[in-house]
Amino acid sequence: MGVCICNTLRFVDYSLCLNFFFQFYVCGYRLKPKKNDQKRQKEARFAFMTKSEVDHLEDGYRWRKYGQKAVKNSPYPRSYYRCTSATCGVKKRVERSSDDRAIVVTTYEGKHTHQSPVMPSGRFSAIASTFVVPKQMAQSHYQQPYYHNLPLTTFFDSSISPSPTFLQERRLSS
DNA sequence: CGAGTTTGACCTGCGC
DNA sequence: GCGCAGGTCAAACTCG
Ligand SMILES: [Zn+2]
Repeated sequence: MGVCICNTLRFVDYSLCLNFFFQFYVCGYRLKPKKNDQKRQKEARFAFMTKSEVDHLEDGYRWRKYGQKAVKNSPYPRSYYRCTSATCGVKKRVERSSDDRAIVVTTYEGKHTHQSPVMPSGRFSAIASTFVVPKQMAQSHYQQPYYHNLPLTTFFDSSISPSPTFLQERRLSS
């Protein structure tokens, strides 16, 4: 399981980590469709686990909720969202983990056909461009702090399996 | 009124 | 076929 640790969990941190894993999973090599698996030509998807008390995490895109279902063996429901952009059919679902109520699992499905409405300008884009370095992503067991000019320290372990990636919030005592 | 949410009904694949 | 579980639709509703 890949691990990404943030000291604080603000919008920038969350969307950066998200962007990062999006690049890794959806734009990266993981997307090799098998030959006789044409039935499973589903959209690329990846999961993201976040330790958070809030259910709805800001990720830079706008979402319209289109459903909610109870999850089997879990006291918490799962919510279904679609990207509000007309031409973009990206979906995500959000649910709280049944074992650990502190953790929110977000699963993204598909590729945005457009830029994030809040990312493209200002300091965010500058940060994002340093953050996304595909070559280094491909390395295994990248143990060094990946980026630490921000008030956060982001590690990752790229022995990432299809299992959810774990983004953990760790508050600074300040 | 527009944009987004709520919520029960509906659909579909799968195992029995 | 039946029932369940996951996923989606859409009418009603809320709120600015
Ligand atoms: Zn989109």
